[in-house]
Amino acid sequence: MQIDAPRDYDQLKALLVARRPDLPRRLQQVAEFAVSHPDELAFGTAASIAELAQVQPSTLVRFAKAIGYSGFSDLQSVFRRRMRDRWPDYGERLRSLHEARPSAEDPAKLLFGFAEAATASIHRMRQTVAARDLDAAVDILAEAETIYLVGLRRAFPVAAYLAYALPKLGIRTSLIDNVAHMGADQIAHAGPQDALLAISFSPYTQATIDLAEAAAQRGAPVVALTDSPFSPLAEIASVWLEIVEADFAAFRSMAATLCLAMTLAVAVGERRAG
Amino acid sequence: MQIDAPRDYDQLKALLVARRPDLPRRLQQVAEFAVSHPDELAFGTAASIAELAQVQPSTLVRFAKAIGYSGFSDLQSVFRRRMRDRWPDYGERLRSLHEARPSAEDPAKLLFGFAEAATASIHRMRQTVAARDLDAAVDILAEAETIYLVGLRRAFPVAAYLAYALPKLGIRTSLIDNVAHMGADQIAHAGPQDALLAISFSPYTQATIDLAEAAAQRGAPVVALTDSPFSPLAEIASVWLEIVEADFAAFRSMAATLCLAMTLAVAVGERRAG
DNA sequence: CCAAGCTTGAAACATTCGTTCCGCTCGTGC
DNA sequence: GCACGAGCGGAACGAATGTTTCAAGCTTGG
Repeated sequence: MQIDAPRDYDQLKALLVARRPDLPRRLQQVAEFAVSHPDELAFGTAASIAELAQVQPSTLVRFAKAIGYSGFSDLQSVFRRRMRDRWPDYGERLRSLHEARPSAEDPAKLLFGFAEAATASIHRMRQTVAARDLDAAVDILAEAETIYLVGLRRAFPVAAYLAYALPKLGIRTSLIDNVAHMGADQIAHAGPQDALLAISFSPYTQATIDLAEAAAQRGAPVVALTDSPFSPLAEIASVWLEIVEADFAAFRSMAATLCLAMTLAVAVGERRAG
Repeated sequence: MQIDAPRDYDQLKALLVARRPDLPRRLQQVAEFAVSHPDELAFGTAASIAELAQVQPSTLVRFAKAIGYSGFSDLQSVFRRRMRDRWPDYGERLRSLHEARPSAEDPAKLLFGFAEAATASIHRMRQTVAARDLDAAVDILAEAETIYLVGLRRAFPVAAYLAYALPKLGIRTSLIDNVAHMGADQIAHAGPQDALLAISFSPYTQATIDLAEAAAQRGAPVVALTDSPFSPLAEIASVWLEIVEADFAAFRSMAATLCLAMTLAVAVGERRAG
């Protein structure tokens, strides 16, 4: 029996799903509960876990011994270690990101840094984007005949992505890519029945602001994705959503902005369909 | 005293650093230990924590009461809640993502889903991208005179981003955007002294593959970002990196791919400088 | 149909935990 | 220099925990 009893959660989980069919009924019940509620196993007491899993506390001890541990506490330590080994929270991670020397010669470390920056950005976005503003933005875009997309320089990939995704959802879209410096002409037909989605981050590209202003003066409602209440786009826009991306090695993440862009696309598509 | 006692960890942490100077010596000691070892506070018993912090268990109770809690257990619940509120692990999140009905009418839920997909993608990438392949890719790109970028349809935003970032690092870059269907001409001058970075995911865009093949036949080394060993790009490429993005609501994340693109850009820039 | 063996539930047990209380120590002000 | 009070450590208490035990229930093989 001593040969079993892994100290690592993933191994334990594999062992559980492998041996569950051979176990008695109540012990199967515990195994199921353990893999689907590992957090409870880590925090709860034997009594509380037993109640949630609808077994007796003694069954937990039997279960632990059946799979090779010395007792329930021994088993629980594996679940606790799993929580301990989880990543530190986002405040700490952001801090360590800025303290880290971004000159890492090892590309793998760079990858790690960018991954951290992206994850942190997404996490922050989820807490700062207000559901009401998001709803308002979707309202405007869902009623538009044509959605004009403006995003230049760093913001261009986001606009380009939307120009790919929106038509797939049956939404008439026009990407203002300013090719051959024809942005003003590309947007000339936008009117109150349309909408403009403008994307720009500090340092704001003047051309984006000019195009957004032109559209607004023609009566087209403007939805803006930008990074500050003081952004020139925020003044122009009917609705604006704040996205602050974390940076690493002097390059800002784009993960949160893209998430938001995808959300807008799908939400608009569904609101039109529904 | 009852007015204090925040239930939220961040508030508690702020309270601790604010009130620490006014506290007695041993209580300061506990406060320091608490903010620097919050995991221990969550999991440990009063005895084990006391030993690590080099105080008596009774001091912990005094400490908890001094800052407004009913006792040590009450204080500890805040630290435990902090761990509980951390995100569940990625396996669970991916599963729940697929089980979730993506028809959520609430845009906030869509945003949540896309955020999950992006985070999971990034996490998976970090485990699957091999440091050796990454190094090899950087080697090839760092030696190139000009880096040609090919990415169409869904992959175009990534190529467009690199066309923005690489020149900022002093790297000669040429974006093959296939404007006016002139992709073949845009790439005509690529040779062994250059390199091609090709990006394509299932369903693979034929034009991307054709362009990559043309460049390879001209002797240009090809680095590919793609999603499977069976991708046609993998055959053509000198080095290829595997990126599997999670999808949500029928749309795939791009977060991991962009992280990798940023990494390549900065790593190439540094290898050239160093 | 019966008996052996395993599974299960509940209670009793020992241990460990958090808490409280008491007395000593140190610093401060009269 | 003395008295007072806060701070602190250690022991004792009661509560809650994990564990063990035991008998009843069930399944299985003869």
